[in-house]
Amino acid sequence: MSCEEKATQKLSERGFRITPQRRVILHILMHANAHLTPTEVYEEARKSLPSLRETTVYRTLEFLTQVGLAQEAFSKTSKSAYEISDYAHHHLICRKCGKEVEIPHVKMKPLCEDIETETGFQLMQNHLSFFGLCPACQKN
Amino acid sequence: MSCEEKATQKLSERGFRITPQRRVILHILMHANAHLTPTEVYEEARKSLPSLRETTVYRTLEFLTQVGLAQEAFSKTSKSAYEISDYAHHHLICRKCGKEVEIPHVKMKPLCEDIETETGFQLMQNHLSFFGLCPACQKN
DNA sequence: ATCCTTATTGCAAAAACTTGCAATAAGGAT
DNA sequence: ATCCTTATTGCAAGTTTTTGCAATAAGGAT
Repeated sequence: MSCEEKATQKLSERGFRITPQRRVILHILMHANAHLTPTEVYEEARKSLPSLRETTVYRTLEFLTQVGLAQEAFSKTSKSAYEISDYAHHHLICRKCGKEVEIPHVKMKPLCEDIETETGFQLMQNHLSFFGLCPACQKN
Repeated sequence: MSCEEKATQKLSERGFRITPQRRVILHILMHANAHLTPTEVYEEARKSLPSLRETTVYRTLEFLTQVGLAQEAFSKTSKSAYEISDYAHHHLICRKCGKEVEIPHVKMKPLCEDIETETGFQLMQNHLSFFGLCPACQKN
């Protein structure tokens, strides 16, 4: 477990503490090839840190999201899940089969800038989920 | 209670049944000036229909969303809430003070069309929530 | 190495949400 | 008006998520 060094360093620099719980959860998110629900993270994390509680998982996922290391995504059922926030992207999800396609942030940029100038808001890099029907499911 | 006639008629035409529960919930959503959480809908609906249960509220809100009469929105804390789906719009929410600004769907249209042609997906009119900091909160 | 401050975790209980199954009641047919 | 079918609701139990408070342990200071 050393791949999450960069991440923990960032935390440390910003005055947050590094705990075994945060290490494990970061590690799991970094090695997941999909987004995980809090429960999935919990089950996985317990294997190496049995004393970990759900409460902490929920709070840690939220914390990591706040500081920008993780981001909330959504699954087919639009229940929430989390993933490492390594680069800005968004999801397009098929409501029927669950298929996911990634939408790069660059596509969204003009819209975001438009919104920012018009409203004066400063947007957070939030992860958006579009829902629809994939080409295959449209035929049925 | 008659303002929800049009809505119930739509249901009826599509083969769904009209029940007192659905009537009450539709009525509440139509007279709310903001989006409501399931619990808020429940509390309000109970006043005129004490036998109503939470379970039914959750299921009805989901049902109304499926058939397009309601839509899921998000509050400051990104917990889910619902509102009547009378016209397509999206929300921009301040993470700090909770202030909300509406984003008309027309702003999003070019992006949506771009996504549709590029991915072959057929998008659902989903309600998106952008998060950020409002002008006032940026100063603090 | 030890102490101190306080951020972070765990605990316990509550609140929010989901699920399967049996009972009820819409709404069409007789 | 009554009956029938089955969509919809309620019930009960389970799962997920949140919250306040006390205990713990990071990490800086001595």
